[in-house]
Order: sequence, then C-alpha cells, then structure tokens
Amino acid sequence: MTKVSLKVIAQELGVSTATVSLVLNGKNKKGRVSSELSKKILDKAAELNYVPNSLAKGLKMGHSKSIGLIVADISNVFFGTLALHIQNYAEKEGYTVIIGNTNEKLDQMAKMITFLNSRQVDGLIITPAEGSEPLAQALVENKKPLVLVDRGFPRLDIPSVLINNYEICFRSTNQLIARGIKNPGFVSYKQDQFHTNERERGFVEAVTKAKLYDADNIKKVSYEHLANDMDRSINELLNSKKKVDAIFFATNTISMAGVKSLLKHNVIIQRDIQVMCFDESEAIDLFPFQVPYIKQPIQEMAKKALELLIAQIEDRGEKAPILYLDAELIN
Amino acid sequence: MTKVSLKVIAQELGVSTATVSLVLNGKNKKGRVSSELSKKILDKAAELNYVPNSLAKGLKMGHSKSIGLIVADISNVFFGTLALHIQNYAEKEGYTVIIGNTNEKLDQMAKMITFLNSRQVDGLIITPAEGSEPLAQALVENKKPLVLVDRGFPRLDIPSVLINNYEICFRSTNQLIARGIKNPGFVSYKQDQFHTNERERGFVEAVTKAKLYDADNIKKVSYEHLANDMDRSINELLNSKKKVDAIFFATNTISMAGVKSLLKHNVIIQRDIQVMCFDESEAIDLFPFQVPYIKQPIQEMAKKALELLIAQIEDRGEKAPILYLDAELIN
DNA sequence: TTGTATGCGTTATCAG
DNA sequence: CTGATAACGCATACAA
Repeated sequence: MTKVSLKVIAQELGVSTATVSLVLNGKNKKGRVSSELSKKILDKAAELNYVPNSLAKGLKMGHSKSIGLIVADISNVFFGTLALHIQNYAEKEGYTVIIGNTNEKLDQMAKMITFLNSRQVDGLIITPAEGSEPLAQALVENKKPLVLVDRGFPRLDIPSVLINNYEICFRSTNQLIARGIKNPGFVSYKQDQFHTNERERGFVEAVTKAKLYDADNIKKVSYEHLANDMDRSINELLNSKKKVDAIFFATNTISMAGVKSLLKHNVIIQRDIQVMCFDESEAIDLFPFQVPYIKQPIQEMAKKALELLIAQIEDRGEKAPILYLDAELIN
Repeated sequence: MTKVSLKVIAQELGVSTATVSLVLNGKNKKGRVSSELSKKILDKAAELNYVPNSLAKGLKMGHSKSIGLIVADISNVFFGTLALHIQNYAEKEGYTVIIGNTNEKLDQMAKMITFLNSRQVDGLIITPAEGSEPLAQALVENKKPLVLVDRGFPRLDIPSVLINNYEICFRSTNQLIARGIKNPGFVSYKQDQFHTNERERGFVEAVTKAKLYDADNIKKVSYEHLANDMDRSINELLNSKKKVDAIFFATNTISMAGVKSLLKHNVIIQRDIQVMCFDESEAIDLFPFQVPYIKQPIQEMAKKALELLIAQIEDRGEKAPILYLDAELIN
C-alpha cells in the first residue's frame, strides 16, 4: 500500500490540497467548501484509508499534541497506574503520552528530557529524581510546560501535584501510638527527596510529641540494594536492646520489601510487630493479617497533573499552583 | 529561549545549513568539512544547546525512529515489566517507545493502531485483544512491521514471541497430580485467545491422561468482573459434590484474584487446596505458604520482540519467525 | 467557492 | 571543501 497523503486525495479528485485539508479538518464552516465537494473528499479519504501524518502536522503547527511522562520505573505498580490514568485523560484531550524511565538516576532523567524535547513534546509530567532541581529549573526557564508529580521542589515554585505527606504520616503514626505502640521504627530511602523527607518528618514529630523518639529506630535503605539493606535494617530493629514494636514503611516498594523481610525473620506481623504501609498493592489484601496502609489518590493525581499541564500548554496564562491532595489512611 | 534550529546555527556562523547538518550528524567522514569549521559548528551547537527536531527529521527521512507498544493494561505488572525492558532495549537501538492500552477491547486496539500510525511509528509490538486477527492481518498486508507478544495467531503466521504455554501447563498439572491431587480445577478467562486456550489444553490433556478430567472443574471468568466471577467460581469448585483439591489459575491477574477469593472463603491454601499460579508477582513470596508458579521469561520476551521488530524495520529481508520461549515452573 | 504559494526543520542532491 | 535548493506532508494567508 502506497502512502496516502493529502496530495494523493487531491490528485485523485482533481482538487487542491488546500481544499482537502480544509474539509478534513472540519474548517469548512460557513460554506467555505460546497457540501457536495466536501462529501466527495470525505468519501475518498475514507476509501483510501487516509491517516494524517502527525509529524508533518506537528512540524507545521509548532506543537506535537504529545506530552512526555517521566517516571522512576514503569514496572512499579504505582507508576504504572499513574501512567494508565494519565494516558486515559490525555487521550480524551487529544494528547499522546510518551513514557520514559529514570530508574531514579539523574543522568537518565536528563537524557530523557532531551530525548522528549527532540520529540517536540508540548509538555512534561515528571517524578523528579534526587538532585534534579537544576534540571527542572532549566525547564521552567525555557518556558517548557512542566508538572511535577509525587515528589516536588517546593522552594522552586513549580506546578506540582503532591499529597499531604507530612500530615498523613503524622496522623498514621499517632494511630499507631494510640493503639499502644511504645517503640516504633521507620524505614525510608536514603535519598534526600521532598516526599520521603516529609513522611519522615510526620513520623518524627508524632513520636517526639509522644516522647517515643529514638534516632536509632530510623533506618535508611538504598533503592539499588533494597532487599539486602532491608534485611539488615530489620535485623537491627529487631535486635536492638529495646526491640521495636511497630514499623512504618515509607513507600510502597519499601513496604513490600519490609513485610517480606519480616516474614523471613519469622516475625508474626500484627502480633509481634505492627506495621504501617504505604500505597495499596495487589498484595496487601492477600496478607493473612490486616495491615493499615496509606492510600494515595492516584487517579486524581493523574487527572490534576494533566489539567495543570494542559492549562500551561494551552493558556500560558496564570501560574499553575502546587496542589496537595489528601491521602487516606485505610485500616 | 527562542527555538534553536540548524538555521540559526548556520546564520550565527555564516555558513549553510547543509554544512551544519553534515557536521552534526557525523557525516563529514573523509574530509568533507574542514576540521576547524567542524569544530566551530560543534561548539556553537553546544553553546546554543541545540536539540534536533525529530519531527522534521522524521518527516524528511520517512521514519520516526519510534515504535508503538500496545498492551492490554500498563498498570498490570506483567505488562509494566515488559514495557520497561522493551524501552530499555529500544533506547539502546535508538528507538522511542510509545505505549498504548487496549483494556482488552478490540475497538480501543483499533484506535491505538490508527493513532500510532498517524504518529508514524516505524513498527508495532502488540499483545492483541480477542478477535483482533483482522486488525493484525491488515497491518501485515500494509507491510507494517509487526510483532505479537504474549498472545499470537499461529494460523496467521505473524512474527511473534510467545511461550510454551501448552507444554508448561501440561507439566505443571502433572506435578500437581504426582503430588497426589485427585480432583484439580482450572480457572481461566472466558476469552477465546490462543495463549489461554493453550494453557487450558495443557491442563486438560494432563488430567485426561490421568483419568481425572471433569468438565465441571473448569471455570471461566470475565476480565471486567473478575472479582465477582472468581468468587462465584471458587464457590462452585468448593461446593460441588466432589470438592476440588487443587486449582490451577491461568494468568497472573487470575492467580491474584483467585488466591484472594480462596482466603475470603477461609480456605487454608496448600492444606485444604493446592494452587498453581501464573507469573511471578510481588505478592507471591509474601504468602505465608509456598506456592508453585509458572514464571515467564519477560526480559527475554522483550528482547526477542524488539529484535524481531527491528529486523523487519531495518532489513525487510526474510520473514521473522514465531518464537516459543520456555517458561519455568518454580516451586 | 476553490486554487496557489509558502514555510515549518531537516537531509540529500548537485553544483561550485 | 562548501553552498543552494528541493522535498517530506501539512495548514494557512492570500489570490482568483
């Protein structure tokens, strides 16, 4: 099958490409093109199975009607779900989504940005990697529509969709305490990122207020050696002079790794040790025990992120805000 | 920041765009451009932060260096992982991946194909929805490079990357039988798709050979009402006159839903009922019981799929084959 | 009511 | 060794 362009339709019908373009874009409003010619064109296009070339259109129009979504890891359910919803909303608005992974690496994020820029994406939705403030900054300076999700750089005043990390973790920790926990532990990533920092802050303030703070109970694991680091951390938490009676896991991957490690250590969860997890997971209601967890409003995050982005792309008007959506504590 | 194109570099330097293009593409091999001018151009490009416009390049070159990946649901870990690996391999080869979802719907698949075609993707990797033979057929007739993954249409002779579904399920069922199972059940999707059909065939032949076949033990659930249908099926399997003593779940989502439902029915898994699951899941090693499961070589599937696709895109030589990779039974 | 001409950013051909 | 120029497919200002 030979490529069918506006030109071939025009030639087959003996009319000009301008007319064909007009009709096919529904811009023949007030009688620009006679309805019979219009119909002929439409029919021919259908017959030849005409599909517009977005590359040419984008080049001409100066926008590609596509957006880039850069996440840490598309195989992570949280990001997968986020991507799914963003795509669904984007499609409704006529945008394609191109997804890229950073693996939490700064250089990969930089690479993805250049890459997507060369693809002429009209805007970017990003879960920024650690230390990527300068990259984000550069983007806004270049007037590239940008929305941060999941993590943000509040100092930078970039449109973002975040959750109330501090508050929900403060409340969740308090619930633990209200249930009689005396020596809670907390496991988070080593990374210095706003969202996990906030979660830790929520935990720390709650335990401090209850006079239960113990710096040794806060453990950090690395993204790359999660399983190993987790085993070590759990070991330490279990075998310190004052054994912990609860553990708060700061992200979904950490929660999974943490529970896994606890089971490996033959801990009976919710009897020996209470846990508090982050993010729903297909696993969570498979546990033979009930665990409380913090549920992020992923679908709403996706929706808002896209709204903020499209507002920037299409309006260029007032500055989009930093949104803090409410996560929920599920028992 | 004003858009910087080849032209502005050329103007700033007082040279022609042709020369700039040549240099920037490393095509100034055998002394085409003097090395001093070459250096000046390179420097200027770096200074101005030049990023080539892929739309223009694609339009000119007739290929976009991008491929479309159409999966059922990107929020499903299996597809997420597949996507991750495909992206990683694609990036190495200089291709962008655009991901689309079908939600197992034929019309959404059709829409995605047109959509990606308008984006001028150079080829497509698809997990075809039920009943999409004609769509796939149309693609090959239009000489669009295409690779099917996960599911295929063997009658159509389309390059595919599948696994040995029949054989691995036959073997897995035999293991169940060898362990003393007398009345095994099987739960799969209602859909008429090659991969699930093959899995069922493996199960059926094994039980038939062992004279354990019972048509009532084979249950079908729908993709849309998975949880409900599963509860009903589990109920029936548990309460038939001859209660089942094992259940084989035919996909990863079915496995999760199945285990969930069994727990809801207060079944002690691996004591009351043995199970056989499909696909690794973050949940599987969280179970307080050991379950055998069939593990697909996702990374290799991704790699092979991309190889087959690129071979088609770049060679147009001999026909790519239908590959059957080996899944593994993990205990 | 319809056609002509131009340019978006690139690469390739050909001329100098 | 380097520069004009045409063309990719499309949308639009302008002409007719």
